[in-house]
Amino acid sequence: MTVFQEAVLAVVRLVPSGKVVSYGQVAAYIGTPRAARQVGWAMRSMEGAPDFPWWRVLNNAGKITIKGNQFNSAQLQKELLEAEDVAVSSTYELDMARYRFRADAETLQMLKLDPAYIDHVLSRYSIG
DNA sequence: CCAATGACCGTAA
DNA sequence: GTTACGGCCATTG
Repeated sequence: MTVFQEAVLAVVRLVPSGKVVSYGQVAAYIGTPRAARQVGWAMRSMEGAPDFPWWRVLNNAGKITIKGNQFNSAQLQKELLEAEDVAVSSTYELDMARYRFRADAETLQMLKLDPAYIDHVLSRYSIG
């Protein structure tokens, strides 16, 4: 378990039931806003981690783009989201404006991020 | 050290 | 709405 993986784990665990985040968003909350792909990599390597709601993470367009393996699949992710009252279409898409999780300033400060950077992140994933 | 890979993102036309 | 392209950065061979 690397530092990066633990950071991903910590952020994903902040997402409450019924809410979702994008890979880029998770990367931004970690402090490496351009490392969206690594988030996907990290999750793939943590398929069995406890208390790890991996299904609440999808791409910025609100689409499930998981490749799928013996443990996880797009179909399973869809079912897990629907179990939390998140509407997912047959094409594995959902309304990000409605379901996106937004960390508040306090949460971001808890992650030990630079104040100026937090400002930037908040403006990027703010309401509206 | 260098090259390749990838559950992605943002911009541009 | 679409496709194309460059960039991103951790990990692996």
